[in-house]
Amino acid sequence: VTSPTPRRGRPRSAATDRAILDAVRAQLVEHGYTSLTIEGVAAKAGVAKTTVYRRWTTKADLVVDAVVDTLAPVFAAPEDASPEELLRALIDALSLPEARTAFLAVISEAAVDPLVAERAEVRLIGPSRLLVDRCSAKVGTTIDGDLLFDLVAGAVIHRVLVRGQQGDDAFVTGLLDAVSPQRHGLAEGGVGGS
Amino acid sequence: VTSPTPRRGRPRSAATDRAILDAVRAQLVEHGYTSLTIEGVAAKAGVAKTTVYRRWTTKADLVVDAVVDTLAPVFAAPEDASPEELLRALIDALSLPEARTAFLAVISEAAVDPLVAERAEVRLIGPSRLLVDRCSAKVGTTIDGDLLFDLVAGAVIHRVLVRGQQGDDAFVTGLLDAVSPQRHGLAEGGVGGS
Amino acid sequence: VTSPTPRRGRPRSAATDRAILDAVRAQLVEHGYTSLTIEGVAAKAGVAKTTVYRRWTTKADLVVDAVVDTLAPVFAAPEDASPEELLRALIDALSLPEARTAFLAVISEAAVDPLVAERAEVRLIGPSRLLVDRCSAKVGTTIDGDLLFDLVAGAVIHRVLVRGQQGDDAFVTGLLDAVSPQRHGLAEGGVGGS
Amino acid sequence: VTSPTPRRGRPRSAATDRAILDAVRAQLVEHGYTSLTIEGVAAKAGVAKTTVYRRWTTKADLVVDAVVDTLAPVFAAPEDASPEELLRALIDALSLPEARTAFLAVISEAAVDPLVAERAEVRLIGPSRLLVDRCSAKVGTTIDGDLLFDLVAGAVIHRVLVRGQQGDDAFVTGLLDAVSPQRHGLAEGGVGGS
DNA sequence: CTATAAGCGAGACGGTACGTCTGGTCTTGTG
DNA sequence: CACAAGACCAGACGTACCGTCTCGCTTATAG
Repeated sequence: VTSPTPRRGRPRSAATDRAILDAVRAQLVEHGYTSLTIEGVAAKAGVAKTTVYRRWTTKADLVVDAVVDTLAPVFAAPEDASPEELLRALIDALSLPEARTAFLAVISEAAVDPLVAERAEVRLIGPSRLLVDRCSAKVGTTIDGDLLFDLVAGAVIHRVLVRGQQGDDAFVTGLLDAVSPQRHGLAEGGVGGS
Repeated sequence: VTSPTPRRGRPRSAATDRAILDAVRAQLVEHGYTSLTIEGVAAKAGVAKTTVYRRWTTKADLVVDAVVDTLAPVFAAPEDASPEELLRALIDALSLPEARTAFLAVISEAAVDPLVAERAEVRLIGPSRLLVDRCSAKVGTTIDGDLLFDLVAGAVIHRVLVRGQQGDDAFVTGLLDAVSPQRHGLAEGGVGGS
Repeated sequence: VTSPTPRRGRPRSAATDRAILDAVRAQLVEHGYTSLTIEGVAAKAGVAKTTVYRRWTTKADLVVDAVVDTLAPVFAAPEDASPEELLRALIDALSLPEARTAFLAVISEAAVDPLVAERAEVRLIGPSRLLVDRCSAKVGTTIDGDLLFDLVAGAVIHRVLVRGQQGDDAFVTGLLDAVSPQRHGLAEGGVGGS
Repeated sequence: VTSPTPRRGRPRSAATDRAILDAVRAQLVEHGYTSLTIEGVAAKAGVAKTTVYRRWTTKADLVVDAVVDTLAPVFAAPEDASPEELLRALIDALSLPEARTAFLAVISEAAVDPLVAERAEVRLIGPSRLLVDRCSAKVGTTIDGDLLFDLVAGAVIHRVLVRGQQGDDAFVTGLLDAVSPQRHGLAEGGVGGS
């Protein structure tokens, strides 16, 4: 299918796109969200400020895209992944150094700017929910979906982002165990699950 | 106990302190953390910039204090509070409009600035943990303390701050139920009784 | 005479030339030299920036051409014109609204940029000098040519451009009278006028 | 007399004023009016941009002040100066290298911006007129004051600024001679011309 | 009729400067 | 000393133009 708009003028460079997003991630890791500067990003990317502003209107927009760019493949867990694998994917995504500051900062902005809120919802919260939903389907928990999302994603965020601790295997197992229906009944009554 | 150093010269005005912190909260609600400006705070408080800088060195510091200032009484749940009440206290604390942006933004900063991290740990994370610990003691859960903290605080943060949803009674009940040892035992054995 | 090189490819549009120069004059009158932008000219002329740059390398160049374009016919006084008519031609040329800012600005630039100086000399100063010389030949003044040029052109420029006043008939008569040899002799000896 | 307003806050530094105006003059000579940059001036003066903007709102304003600053002493010819000395003062004032671009550029701007026009009138045109008037009073010319102003100031401007030529003694003598009442009386008396 | 060459509009691009806003610091005076 | 006021250096903001560069398309002449 051909592009509906023949697009006049010189086309935008894909290489430039990449350079900018890379620079954003570097600056995020190095300086954090607050101290991240469009000027600095442009400089690091070897690009004019205008070129950045031509593509993104807001620092938040830019950061969301930069983070999603690396998160996306991590979110894309294989079809037949086990609950452990799915949870691990989520943890790995949020454990990326650039995600650390970025994620919380963006959410913080979202509390005040509805445009950021929408973008965050679509590109960050949504995919996370998908992962958790796939996970819960496999586990077969009795807990309500919404609450489950808060429990699982919340635990991960709290552990990894808020407390800055590692989400190791023990954490994964414990978390899954905590939301599994067979949790104690099983262990005590020996009935056994699936 | 009197201050060991009688501190010569004109004493700092307590009214000024209050005016500044009030201004910070107002700006937080109105503009969010990123757009909050010391300059703006000073103006709104009817105070010189110097006066603000004399007391707080960092925007993060200032915000933490402003938020803790309103959070503290909420955190101080009565000795004999029930788990529900304790959880509600935590939710209410984080549901304050000024806490919305502030909390996440500060944590985001903490990821990059160790001084902020420490202050956040002492004044925000710590008290939260206390609440959750008191809560778990009453519930008598079998879940490991660390994980429990992530589960409970995480769920609340995710629900209230990340998703911006209400933490109503159903949520409180569901959450407590999810981490209670009797959860399924109950359902299976029919013994029940909270 | 045809161009020696028949120049292949699509020829430049004369209409485009006109549109650009018209736009330049309009912008000059409206915004002055300093605030005139190539971007704005191109926009007003409904032309791509490239098209302007293909013809003129410098803002000064462009402006000189635009002004000369309207000045030329005014400079071209008939062979047998009287001194009054010649002077009037000069005044009329410089009184054109677009000449107001342009002339002085270009001269100001010339003080610093030799290329502009040359162009100004050839296309602005030179023709003026011609007019004044023709004028003095008819009047038969005894004043040195160089000084006369400064006196006459200077007076016109000062009156019209610097002070922004009208160069009316009284001014023309007075000026001619001041540089005429018979000036006072006349008045005293009663010999008679022009 | 003490300042009526006790002026609170830190007072402006006079040294900074001087540094800025010096920088302006340097930039004028080096780059001309058009290429003069507030950013560049601030840099050369070793001063923050804000500090410049706090004192002058417009590039034209700044340049007028910078030029007047050096012109003023030149304009202040002694009470008992001869016409030659007065004229020389005017020529010297306009011959200052920084005056070259600045004067014409400011007048060019004045054609479009009334605020600049007023400032130019008060601080540049006015003082010049004074000089010429004092001159004509001594010479006792019969030429109308307005025309005389155009003739004398115009000739100087044309010679020095427009044509960029030196205003030497011969020029001064010739100019004075041309506007003196005795000019041709002499010539008629049989003495002969220059 | 096709090839070649330039003109042309559109818009991306690296830059520079704009004029403004804040961050922190400092220097005044007054209380 | 605290405090208000405001100057000051520093530097990022988002915008406007600069002059250059691709694009795709049009319009001419040359073979």
